[in-house]
Amino acid sequence: MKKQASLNTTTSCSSRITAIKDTMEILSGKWKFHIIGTLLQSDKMRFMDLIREVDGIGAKMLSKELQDLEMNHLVSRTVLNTKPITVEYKITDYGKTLEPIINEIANWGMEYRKLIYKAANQED
Amino acid sequence: MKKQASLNTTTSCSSRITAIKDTMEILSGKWKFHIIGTLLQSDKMRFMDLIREVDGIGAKMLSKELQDLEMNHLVSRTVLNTKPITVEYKITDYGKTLEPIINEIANWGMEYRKLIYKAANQED
DNA sequence: ACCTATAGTTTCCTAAAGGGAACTGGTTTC
DNA sequence: GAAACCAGTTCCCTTTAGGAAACTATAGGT
Repeated sequence: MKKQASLNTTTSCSSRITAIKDTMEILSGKWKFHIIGTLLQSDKMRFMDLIREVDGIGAKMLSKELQDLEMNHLVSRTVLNTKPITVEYKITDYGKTLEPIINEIANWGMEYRKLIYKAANQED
Repeated sequence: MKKQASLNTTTSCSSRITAIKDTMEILSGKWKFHIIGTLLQSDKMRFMDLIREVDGIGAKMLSKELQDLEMNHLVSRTVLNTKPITVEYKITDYGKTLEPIINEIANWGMEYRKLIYKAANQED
């Protein structure tokens, strides 16, 4: 008789797995956290501001990532009727609910650095 | 005069950005969360158990992801001296510190589903 | 006239991620 | 002796992600 999966087949489990997949897909790619993190700090930003703040990103990537975020209602996009056209990007209230996740991830990463540093020193 | 970045250039900010990059690199790929989540539930698992529990993963990917996780001290690997060789994978204490992150991500994803569902019903 | 700025899009390319299938090599079971 | 189970590895292939450079069109500055 073949062995079968048992742990991850309960409904509570598979909905958890789906939830994680959903979240990670929404936040997928090299730049999403970076962009959201930047918008969380500053409330309003224009396209060119983001190009300058998000270190290393190019116009194509920024444009694409912002479209993704807008589609998922995490970021709002407002075209202003100014002389050279300007566009305002803001994080939505919904987008702000990501802050706890981002904080957890940032904190974990900082603890990680500390541990690596400690381990490296103990080896000497 | 050229405009310059200002927000993300403070030291506290750039170390936060680095921390997020670190964490996401350690947890990168399609399967890491899935594997860690499974190991968090069950403490000890063998290679073939994981193949069965982590839905859709192949031997090559599982092997590679487990090596990554072991390198980062999130998972331990113990070869048992049994007749057909068996290997025991366990999450480390350090790996368990990821639980809050995973919980946040899972919870956010479940709230997301609820909102999408609500929005879809209101449109009718 | 020419440079800069605005917000992108388009084209073309490379690098990285992911996956299927076969294979290793040992052991146990039928 | 053939088949199956364990824990992988190797080879080859496809798909996706990411990025650089050029280009759209409009307007203000020097």
